[in-house]
Amino acid sequence: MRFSRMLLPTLRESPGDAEVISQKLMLRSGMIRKVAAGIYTLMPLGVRVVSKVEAIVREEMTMAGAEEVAMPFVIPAELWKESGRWDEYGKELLRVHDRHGREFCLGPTHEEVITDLARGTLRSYRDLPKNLFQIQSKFRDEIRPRFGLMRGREFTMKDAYSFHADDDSADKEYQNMYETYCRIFERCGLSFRAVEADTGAIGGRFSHEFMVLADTGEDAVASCNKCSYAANTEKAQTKKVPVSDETPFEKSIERISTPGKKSVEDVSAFLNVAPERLIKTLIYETANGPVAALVRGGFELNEIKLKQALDTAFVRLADEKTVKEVTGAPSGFAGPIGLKARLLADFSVMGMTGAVAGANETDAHVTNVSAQRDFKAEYADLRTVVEGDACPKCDGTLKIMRGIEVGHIFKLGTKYSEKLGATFLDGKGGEKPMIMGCYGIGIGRTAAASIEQNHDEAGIIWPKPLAPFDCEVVPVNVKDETVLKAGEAIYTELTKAGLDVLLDDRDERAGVKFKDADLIGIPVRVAIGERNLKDGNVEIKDRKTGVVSLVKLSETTDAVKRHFDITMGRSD
RNA sequence: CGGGGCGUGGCUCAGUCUGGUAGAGCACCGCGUUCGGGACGCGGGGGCCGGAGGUUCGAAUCCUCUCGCCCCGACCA
Repeated sequence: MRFSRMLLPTLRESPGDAEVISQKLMLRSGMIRKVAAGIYTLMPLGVRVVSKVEAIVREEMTMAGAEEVAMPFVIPAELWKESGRWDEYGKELLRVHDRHGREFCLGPTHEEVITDLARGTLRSYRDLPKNLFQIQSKFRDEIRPRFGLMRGREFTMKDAYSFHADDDSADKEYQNMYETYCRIFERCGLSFRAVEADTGAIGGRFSHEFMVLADTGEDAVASCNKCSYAANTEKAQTKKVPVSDETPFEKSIERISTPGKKSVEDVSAFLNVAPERLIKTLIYETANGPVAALVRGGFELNEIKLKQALDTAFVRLADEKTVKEVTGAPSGFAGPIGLKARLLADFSVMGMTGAVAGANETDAHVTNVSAQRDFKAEYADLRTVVEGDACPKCDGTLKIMRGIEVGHIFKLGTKYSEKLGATFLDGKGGEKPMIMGCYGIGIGRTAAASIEQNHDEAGIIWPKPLAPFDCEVVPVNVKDETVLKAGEAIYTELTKAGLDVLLDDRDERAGVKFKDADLIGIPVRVAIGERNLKDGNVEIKDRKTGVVSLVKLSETTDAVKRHFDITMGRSD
């Protein structure tokens, strides 16, 4: 491809609203343009990269035994009402009406449509298992779209769904997809981790997220420094600290005045006690009325865990009014003792003695509280793990890293097949719901994650498998006939050799071309300049290492090819 | 949805407080010089100052409403 013919508007500065590196570099390198909040046009260079990711995904999915389908983007409301998600999914689901007033939604995910297909086409255990995937646009009306392709409202996703006659088969496919995902992200040249995850709105029984490790990631991942345990902090657990049941705590509860001291920091500073000696009491509204959740000072309550402990779909921090009703005091003075609400407490509270808690009275706390002696709570794992917590699986400790979720696999079970009546006849003529799995990959997000991981001051450094071109040929001065001719010749030869080549044939100064080349991040650059050409040489530069070498003009193609042979394994 | 901020040539921004009829740098067009790391000179083109209403002799500037975008929070594969 010739640079002069491409729509490749590189920017010297990035638009002011760009936040993260990948977004800035995608904008600057002419890959994307914003159309509306969270909605982008992919320009030619962007299409090239995304196509590379898609090709890898398509290839690996097919090799893993899945088949490609294409489902509609506009979905009738009936299907979503059947699954119950029309009411559950919330505002993220963009609902529209057609000219007859019929209700539709823009598909944010396709369990309903695929399950509808399955119930219409799969009848017998002999038809199973099946794994069907598509690569398609999704729409989720995110509250706050941001970071360019990383968290858009419209985005491209590969989603696959599998159907099985029994758990064993479903588990095997889950494992198969797990391995396939590892191969996909390895081939994309990404440094990633598979972690245990919460299933969220998709539902299901267990799931893994594939996290690309990057400081700008929106998710936090806890991983053990000794064993293979790794989990999203939404879900990550730690060991229970055993309660020492030796000497019973003797001191009796004392009420102390703490005017205006509400937060853990305030109270601990005011009373001069460590935050770890405080019991934090949070009042939540839930589907089944208000609940008090206790956690040790310094820890953070995890709402996802709270939801699970309560087995409810809805929890929300109570507003001031509710807090007053429940505790009899303004927020900041809630405590477990004498509270007339269901009490849940994190394991970190279980062994606390001589602790400080709210007195359920304005401007007052109580001290010398003993968890075992002074109140009765249901204990559960309710807090978010922190750096240095004990690994739940071995004697190692957890460290916290940031990650970008690029893939997510779920074992769904029969949630959708039961609701939509996707059943099959087993060998004995009995009717059973199919067991399902669901496997997603964010295509654009994967490309963005790759940039987060591979860039420097000058621009993007594409790993070879995702690069929009393999090689860029730069005739330094196109007004010099010999230089231009040599450039054209090399371009033709490399193309014939099977490489995807970009020829920068623009009449621009060398500096401009080099800056653009670095920004765009094509792995290998061949520069042809007057001086080197006089000696029969051209210059080859590796974008990643920055290593520059001079080779004979006649050996250019071999030299470039060698560049690929050495490093272009399946894993790079 | 709550709090804050911003909308001025394609991009980055100044001008707004203290109303007087629109600027800079980059980008673009022409000519010349230059030509291996975002050149220079000269000459040009391009802006209903997000939109609507109001105040005023006069509004980018003041007031009201509205739309869009961004940040923090709540929320979320």
